[in-house]
Order: sequence, then structure tokens, then C-alpha cells
Amino acid sequence: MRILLVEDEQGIAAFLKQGLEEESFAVDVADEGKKGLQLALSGEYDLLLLDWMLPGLSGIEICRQFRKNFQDIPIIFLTAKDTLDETVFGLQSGANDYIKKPFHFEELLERVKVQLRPKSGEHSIFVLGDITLNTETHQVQKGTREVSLTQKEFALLEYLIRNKGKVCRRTRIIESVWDIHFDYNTGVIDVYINALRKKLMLTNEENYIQTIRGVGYIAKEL
Amino acid sequence: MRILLVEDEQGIAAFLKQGLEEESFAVDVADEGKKGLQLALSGEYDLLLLDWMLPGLSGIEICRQFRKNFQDIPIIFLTAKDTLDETVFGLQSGANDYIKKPFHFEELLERVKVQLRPKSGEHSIFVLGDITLNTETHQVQKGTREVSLTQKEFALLEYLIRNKGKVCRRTRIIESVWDIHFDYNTGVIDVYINALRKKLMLTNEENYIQTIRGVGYIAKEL
DNA sequence: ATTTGATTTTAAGTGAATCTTAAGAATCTA
DNA sequence: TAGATTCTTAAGATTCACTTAAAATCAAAT
Repeated sequence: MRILLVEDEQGIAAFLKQGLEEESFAVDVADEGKKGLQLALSGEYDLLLLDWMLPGLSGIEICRQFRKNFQDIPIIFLTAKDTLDETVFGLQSGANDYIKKPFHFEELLERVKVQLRPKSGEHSIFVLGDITLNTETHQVQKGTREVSLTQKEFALLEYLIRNKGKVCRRTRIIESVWDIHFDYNTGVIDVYINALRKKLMLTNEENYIQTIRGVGYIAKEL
Repeated sequence: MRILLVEDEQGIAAFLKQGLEEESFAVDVADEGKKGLQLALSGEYDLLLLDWMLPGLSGIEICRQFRKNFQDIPIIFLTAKDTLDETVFGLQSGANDYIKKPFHFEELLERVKVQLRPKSGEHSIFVLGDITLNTETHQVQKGTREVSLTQKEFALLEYLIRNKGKVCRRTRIIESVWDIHFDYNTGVIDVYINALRKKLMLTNEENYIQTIRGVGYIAKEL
């Protein structure tokens, strides 16, 4: 799930970005209104987090313009304002929810998940054969054995399992897991696939992660 | 309240399902171990009733695997076995109660209700290996030795133990223990983890508090 | 109000784990 | 079989956690 965060305060932006990424969202940050709108309109995001007060365009203005083209993408406002008027105004302009600063990250996360729920039915536990991956606790098990994965290994496995049964192209993988958007000619993926297969002890009879030559990989049950 | 019943004997399953539904529980039945675990992991249940002997996975195996992801959901075993050994084994693997077949439905119902009773007066003593932490008296012991902790040290240890077995992310820790919601890039956690390990004299063989690089820490028994 | 001692936080150097790159070996496809 | 793609390994770069010490903050007592 891709989230666009438009927020000018460095600290808040960094904090939210990290927190959300730990929850395995892909987060891009714009620190200024105009750029925010531009990115938003690229259509690559599943959810928008907009600060209310922004240099350039205000959050509300972004919201209104964005809604002209995208009706279904949820928008959540981060706002220091709490007067009814303003809030109503915000919701009228097409936002789905708002949250007052200062807020607990938990609370934001909760609302983000609520907004995304209908689409993804988000469960924090994913299963692939006898492999379970828990995004909540960041733990992976193969059968009864606990497998310890590094961050990148975990992120890659999560991506594959989330797309279980679908072919995952290398370009997509590198975009989602590594956040690299150009320059795909790197061998990282291979290295990490290798690491995963090793740690999960996948054999030829139990090749939950198969390679599709020239395209990418696919995770599937046997 | 949703209950998952994993029981292979048709008759018993139907009997219990009906009885519990009359008490207005929502009951799902799995007649086989593997399916049982799968359903359990969906996270939709408030209580698990597990038969001891099952085709596929044994009840105990389900219990153990389930516990890795869900610490707070009560589990009751239905068992024909009554030797002390086996029962102890069951409770050790994470069950909250067990009931010997044959049993009166009333009795089962009673125990179910006990387990679901709103957690009143929160347990004040938490245990991690040979470490005990008493929120009532604010005391901590390692084995027989009393360990004196400062407020923050205590708060951190309490947080970790309350979430025993789960990975605690740094952002969560800093939110819950320090109440810091932005600007998390501080080294405090490291310093305090260090202090705890020192005061508790945790060695490499006895590392109740393990670090998950890039993510956070986990408190767990060995 | 000032001092003192304890606690909490910041900061910085060090070391270890992880990430990335690169290159040769193995495998697949045309 | 040749060329391309993927696998595997190892080494260099980088990031992150550990540790220590010192600064800042807080609380109690004079």
C-alpha cells in the first residue's frame, strides 16, 4: 500500500514515514503543497495524509483539486485546528477523516487502516504453505521453527506473500521493497531471494518461491 | 464473542456448537488440525476450544503455534487424557485451562465464561524467566535477588514483559514508555536497555531481552 | 533559594550486523 | 552451443546498536 504524506515539518514527516514503513506501507513525502498535489495526481497512491497548513498550496486546496480526478482514494487530514467550522470545511472538501495534532501514532495508524480496510481486508498474518509471516510482531515461522530474517529479507518475503499466486516482476519488487524507481540493473534481488530460500530451507520439492525467468518471481503454494 | 472449536468427533462438535450458540456465542467448527490452526490465525476469535487428539495437527501443536502470535486469547483443552504429565504439558504450551472428557456441558460453559470474564484487576505480577516484576509494589527480582530499578528502567521492563514474546518496535516503545510522538531519533532506548541488561545481569546464555536489529527488542523466555 | 545526589538524556566512539556490489559458476533458452 | 539470466559467494560500504561519559534535569534537604 502506497501512502503520500504532505507535511512540511521535517520531524513529524520523518517520524510518520518511519512508523508507517515499519507497518509495511510505502511512504513518499512531499514537504510542500504544490509538489504534493503533483505527486498525488500521479495516481500511484492508495491514501493521502495531508497537513492542513502548508507552504505553497494548503492541504484543503490539494484535497479539492485531487478529488476532481480521484474519488476513491481516502484522504486524512493532520490538523492543529480543531474548530468545528474548519473541520467540517475539510470534510466537505472531500476528506475522509481528520486527526488533531498532537496525536498518538497508534491512533493515526488505526485510522489509516480503517480507511484502507475495505480494500485489502488487512490481516497482519500472512500464510504461504507452512510459512507464516506476522507483520505485527515482525516474526516468521516455517512450520514450528522460528526463522530470523533481516529487515530487507522480511520486506521481500512480505511483498511476495502479499502477492501470493501472482508473478512479481523484478521492477515492481525493486520499487516496492527497495524504493528504487530507476536503474534496475542491480543484483540485490537475487541475493535476497537466495538468502530467503536458504533461511526457509526451500528445496526443489518445496519451492514456495519460484523464479520466472526473465520476469521475476512468484510465491505460491504447491 | 466468537469461539473456534477444533474437534473431529462429529457428535461432540455438533452438541457443543449448539449449546454454545444457545448461550449466544458465535461458534465455528474445524474438524481437523491444520484447518483449525489456519482459522485460529485469522485472528477473529476470542477463545479457542481444542481437542487434544486430532487428525492433522494435534491440539497441543495448534496451541503452541497459535500462542506465538496471540498471547491474549484464552485456550481451553478438551482432553480424554488425565495423567498429570500431559496436562502440565498442555498448560506449559500456553493453554489457560483444560477439561476432562466426559464433561457436563454446564461445566464447560462455566470455564468458558471464566476465561472470557473481562480482565478485572489486571495481574500485578509479571514473569519473564526467573525475573518477576510487581507493578503493585514496584519491585523487581531476578531469581531470589532484588534488583533496584529507576522509574524509566522499570517502565521499560514492564512494557517489554507485558509484551513478552512479541517484537517491540522502537517507535512503539518510545511512544508507550517515553510518550514521545515525534522526533524519535534518540538513543535513550539503547541506553536503558543497556542499563537493564546490566542490572539484571543478562548474559549471552540468558538473554531474556534480545535485540531485533532495525526493528526493536523482544523479551522472551529461552 | 541553594546545594546535593540521583535520574534522565544527549553525544560520540567503537564494533558488529546488514546491505550492496561485483564477479565467477551454474543454469536455462534460443 | 552461445548468450543471456540467475545463483552463489565473498568482500567493501554502510548502517545501526552498544557502551561510556558527560551534560541536563529533577527532587529532596538544608
